[in-house]
Amino acid sequence: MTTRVLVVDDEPQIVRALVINLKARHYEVDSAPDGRTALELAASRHPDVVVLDLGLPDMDGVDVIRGLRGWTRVPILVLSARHSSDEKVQALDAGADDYVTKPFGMDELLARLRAAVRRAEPAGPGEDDVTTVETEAFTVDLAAKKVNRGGRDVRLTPTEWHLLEVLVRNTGRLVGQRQLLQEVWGPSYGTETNYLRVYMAQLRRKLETDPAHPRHFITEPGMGYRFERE
Amino acid sequence: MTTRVLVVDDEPQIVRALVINLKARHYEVDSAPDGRTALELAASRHPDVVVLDLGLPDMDGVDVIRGLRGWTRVPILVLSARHSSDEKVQALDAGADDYVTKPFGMDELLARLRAAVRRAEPAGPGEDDVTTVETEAFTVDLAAKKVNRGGRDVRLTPTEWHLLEVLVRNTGRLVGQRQLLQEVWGPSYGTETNYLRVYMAQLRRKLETDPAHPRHFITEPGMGYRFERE
DNA sequence: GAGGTCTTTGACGCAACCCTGACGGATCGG
DNA sequence: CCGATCCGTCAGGGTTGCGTCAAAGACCTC
Repeated sequence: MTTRVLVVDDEPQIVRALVINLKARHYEVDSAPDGRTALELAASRHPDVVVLDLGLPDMDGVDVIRGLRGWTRVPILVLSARHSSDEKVQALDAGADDYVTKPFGMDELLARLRAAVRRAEPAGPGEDDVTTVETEAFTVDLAAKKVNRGGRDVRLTPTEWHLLEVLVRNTGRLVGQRQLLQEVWGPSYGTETNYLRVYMAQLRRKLETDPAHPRHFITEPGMGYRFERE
Repeated sequence: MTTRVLVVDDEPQIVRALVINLKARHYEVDSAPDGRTALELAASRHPDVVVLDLGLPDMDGVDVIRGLRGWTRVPILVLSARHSSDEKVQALDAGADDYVTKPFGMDELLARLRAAVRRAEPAGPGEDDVTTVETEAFTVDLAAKKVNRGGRDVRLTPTEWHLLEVLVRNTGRLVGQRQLLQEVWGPSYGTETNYLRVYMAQLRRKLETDPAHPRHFITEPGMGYRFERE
């Protein structure tokens, strides 16, 4: 998953320099030339970090910070031509995370950007719940790559785990055999359905209470497989 | 509850100026004149933010950052006389949160400090600084960089320690071999899995009760390794 | 420059894993 | 009723990956 950056500046050459450097490092980049657009884009695109120039044509930069802080904690990295200590204090106290004065070194800016993103990384309270899935027979922890059954850890081989991962991520949905094969074995494997039969059997044997009558790893004849929580 | 700051600098007048200003704003302040003392104080006093001068007499400032990041996510605000962009990048990538060059304005520094503290405020309840991890066979003290086994300190080489640190930080979770290699040996080492085999063997020989049947350093064939406490 | 420690590298035996093919059961349609 | 198709099961063989040991290379200290 790549990081999305929103660049806000009214000077095209600055924007261009930033966009080029960021894209070269595999960031996804949006840009806005003024405060209004910036706030709209931030709301619609949900960037992982905002690089904000304070000298905007339509509104005060500090108000942009306040506007963002009203609803999001996305890291804000402020750019400014002003060296005035007062302005820095205002921006930081309004909720900015960092403040860089122009002209800036690209290496430094990128390093500060990495720092800001890194810091915010594990701030996903909405995603912690998705990491573990429970059934009455076993528990899958996607983050730790662990499967627990009756208090004991179950050993899964890489292929078994990969297969389970794809199924669990699509809980309740049918996953076609072609899709399953390609996600686990690679794009060139579309028809080797016997692989699926073998490995589904392994999963059932290791996880189902009664492997002969599976309750969670459901077979949809001719189409694919489905993982059900209950 | 007041905020606790650890100031690390070898120049007494800087320390004095900071201490005075911080205390006037009702911060609680500790100070250290060198890296060793800084790491000790950080471990014993658990500051909410660290202000760190990079030019210390006893060790490289970046190593102090790494030493802290081995066990805590406390915000680190770096002070430095150097304007070199390279040093900034190194410090930030080592885990620093902000970088201010001397001479600095006190107002700006305080604003950056507030920003750093504010950001760290909603610290995840599960991520409190855990400095020591115990098993029935040995004890790891991440802050002191010490491993104790049966009352005797175990001697670890730098690489062994680094490996252990990464595993312990992810207690219970599986760490992929690629991630392990890149965190310990650097981004360009993604495939030399033989390094892992050799060093995992060393760790097991030094720490496991029965190295042939490891209870804590579990290998997941084809995927990676996992540290389990029990 | 010598001795020691730490890291890197190569070779080997062994276990684990992945693929494969054969067989039997179930379902459906002719 | 019979054939076709699809799925589940099992076991064997080739390959990969892991643990171990030992020795060479790099680095530091004295």
